[in-house]
Amino acid sequence: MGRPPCCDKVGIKKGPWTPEEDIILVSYIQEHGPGNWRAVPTNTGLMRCSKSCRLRWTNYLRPGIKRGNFTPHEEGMIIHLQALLGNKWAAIATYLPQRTDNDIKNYWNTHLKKKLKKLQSGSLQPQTASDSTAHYHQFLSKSYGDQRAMNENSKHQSGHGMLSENSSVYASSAENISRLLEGWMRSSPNTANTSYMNENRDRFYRDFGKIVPSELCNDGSGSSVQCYRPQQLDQHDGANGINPADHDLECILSFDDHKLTSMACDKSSCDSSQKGSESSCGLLDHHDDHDQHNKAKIDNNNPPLSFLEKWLLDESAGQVEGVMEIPPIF
DNA sequence: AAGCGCCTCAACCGCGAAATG
DNA sequence: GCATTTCGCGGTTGAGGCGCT
Repeated sequence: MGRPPCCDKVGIKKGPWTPEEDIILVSYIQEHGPGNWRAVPTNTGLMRCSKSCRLRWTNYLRPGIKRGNFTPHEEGMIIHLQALLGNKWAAIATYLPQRTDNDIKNYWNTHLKKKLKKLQSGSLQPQTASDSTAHYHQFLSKSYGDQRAMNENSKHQSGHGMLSENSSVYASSAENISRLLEGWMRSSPNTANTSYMNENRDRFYRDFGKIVPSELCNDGSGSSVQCYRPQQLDQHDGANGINPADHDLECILSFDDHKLTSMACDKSSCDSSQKGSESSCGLLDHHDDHDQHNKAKIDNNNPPLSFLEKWLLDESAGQVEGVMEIPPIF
């Protein structure tokens, strides 16, 4: 290869992104759509390399990203998929569309690997490092066995619950940004003097203002798409008499084929939109069109659920009872 | 209160793949 | 078919937060 790193240029800024930079980037992407990252720094005046811009968008600013604790179900999915696919974080992330590959990778490295290791060291049976399937079987049994306890815990963790009564923990990134922007605009109204930002700030606010958190959610029918919608959640829970803490479990259990496929499609279509022509991200386009578009995509382009998907869905539906069998195909 | 060490996660780096001319 | 450019992925790093002593 031998291609020089894109960030070696003089004057390229590194390190944490500032709110100002975030605004500029989001405004630009809102207008032009993700993609052509090469042009982003030039057109926005950001002193960042294209790669940094893309990363910031995909890992943090992209709408629909769920942040915060991983649910037991997500853990299970990750462990499953990691055992099946290896460290193909991007592939794994397509099954958890609200999570970025970076998040999943981090979570694996910082939490799950340790848990599995702990489990391995605690195991009476000597097992090789490659014998991960046995470990994740054990782990999953343990995880799902602990799930109720975890849900129970989440009741008591104000601010750390997993879509429980304090679901704002899972505020969408758009929500994060709007909130962040509000604070920033209040505190430093004159700092945003970048020409591009000045041009686009109004538009940004106008369009972002449209994106109330609930609109980033799907239909709210116990969805696996968990985002910031406290009112809806309250109503929903209240109406059905569901314990808020159990709502998480409810959400997990309500995984269905269409949703997972759609979710995977959502992400891939979002990603594919980076190639240019069509922008199908919720932030950038009309949600209904987006849904229909995805549906059409599913109908027309996607093969039926892959074996892996079906298997995972079966697992989620059945909530993993004890030891799970890995399909021999893998 | 200060110092220390551990943990987390946003961001960076380098490489390969895909796209383009 | 080849060279170059751009994108995306996976591994790694390091700043900052947090808990413990």
